[in-house]
Amino acid sequence: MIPIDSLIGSGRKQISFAEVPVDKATEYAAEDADFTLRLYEALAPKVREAGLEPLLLEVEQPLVPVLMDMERTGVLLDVEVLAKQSKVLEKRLVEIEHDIETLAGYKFNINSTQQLQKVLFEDLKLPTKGKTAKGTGFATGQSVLEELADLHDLPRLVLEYRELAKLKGTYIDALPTQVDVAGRVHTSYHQTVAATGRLSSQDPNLQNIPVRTEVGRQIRKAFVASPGCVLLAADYSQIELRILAHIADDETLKEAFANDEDVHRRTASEVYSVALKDVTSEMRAVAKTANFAIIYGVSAFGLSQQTDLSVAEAREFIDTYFKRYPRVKEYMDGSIRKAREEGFVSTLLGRRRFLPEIHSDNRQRREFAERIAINTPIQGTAADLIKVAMIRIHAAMAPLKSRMILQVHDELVFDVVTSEKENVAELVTREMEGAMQLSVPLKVDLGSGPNWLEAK
DNA sequence: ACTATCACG
DNA sequence: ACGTACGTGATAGTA
Repeated sequence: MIPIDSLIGSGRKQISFAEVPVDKATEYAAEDADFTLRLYEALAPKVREAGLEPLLLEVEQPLVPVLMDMERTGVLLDVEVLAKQSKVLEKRLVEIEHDIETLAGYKFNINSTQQLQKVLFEDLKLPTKGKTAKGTGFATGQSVLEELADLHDLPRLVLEYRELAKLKGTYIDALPTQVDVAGRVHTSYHQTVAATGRLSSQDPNLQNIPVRTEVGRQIRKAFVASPGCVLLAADYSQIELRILAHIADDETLKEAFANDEDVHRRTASEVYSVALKDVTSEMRAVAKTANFAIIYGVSAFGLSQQTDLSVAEAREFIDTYFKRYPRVKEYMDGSIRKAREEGFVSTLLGRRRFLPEIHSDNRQRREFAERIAINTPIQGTAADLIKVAMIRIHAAMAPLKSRMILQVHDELVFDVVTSEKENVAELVTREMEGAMQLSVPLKVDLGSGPNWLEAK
């Protein structure tokens, strides 16, 4: 949990002994008085030369006790809710297994991609859609099965089986085994894992609790408030696009946020050259996907895969997008140029990510580095921003009994004593929206309820 | 230990 | 012609 090496960004191996939990480092320091000193002397000049002292001293280090409190507090889990869901899913999984067996003509392990390939591509003679990443076989992932579902019922059943088996195995049955005697689960947050400066969460990961499917969402009902409390969830609205608007200094994008517009609708209106009121839901959906694509570093192929657009149509969409948002294009080119010239890209608070592959002769590697050069300043600035908010919120909440319990990249969740609810809602909104002064307003959406599902 | 898959932002 | 969106972590199967 000592966050120093993420600030250096190179020489990780030499200083990897810095990656020990805080309590272990304390233990080592007690046994070996030289430990902390050697660590400090090796790293301090590097941090200072890189201009990273403010980020270290004002963000990463103050965040440590905040995360400690969140980890120690944990979140109350209603294991009864999960036990009921487990039984329902078990029953449905057995039904699906039976139906799949009937269609295949024999029993097989649906979890085995090898056995599934044999059924799909040898027995049923369905068309293959490409190899897996490592080329060890034919892909059977979600997008492949969705295409095959038009040709046969079995792929659709496998998709349903996969969804339910994932939810049951990773969350519904796993989480109850990880509660403490008080019925609470405690994650570990890591400050030095994600290359962009985001936190990561493990054992258990509480940053990937399902929400996208209806069955998955129900799992959030098991994350409940403590007695006498409610859960309050606060999430940044469109944080990465707002940061893009600020960094790129694009007038159209800034205006959309200044007016609190529906930014995807505005993008569709700009690119398709129609009035806001004439934007169809299809146009808005494409624009929404395109806005994500922009943040990740666009490719026409990638956009075409995620939409109904052909590669040519996707290319035209992107061209038009850059005509309407020229500063966004300039930002992207500038970020890639910076990576080439300086060897790294930076977030608003100066956090660095080194990109040696930006000079690679291998086009695939080089273009990957270019997309990282585009994405990291955006994703990393969002990480900077919420960390600042967390530190200020933690300080402001010190006199209160309510607790910050979860961080999910652009969202904070609080276990709030009922009588403190108005107070906490006000201070959370104020500190999140005021964490940084950008050229666009920051907006936070709040919700509360007896569990995480109803708080969103 | 590695691979494929899929959960989240 | 080529391979293709950014960042993570957990699970099950397989070698």
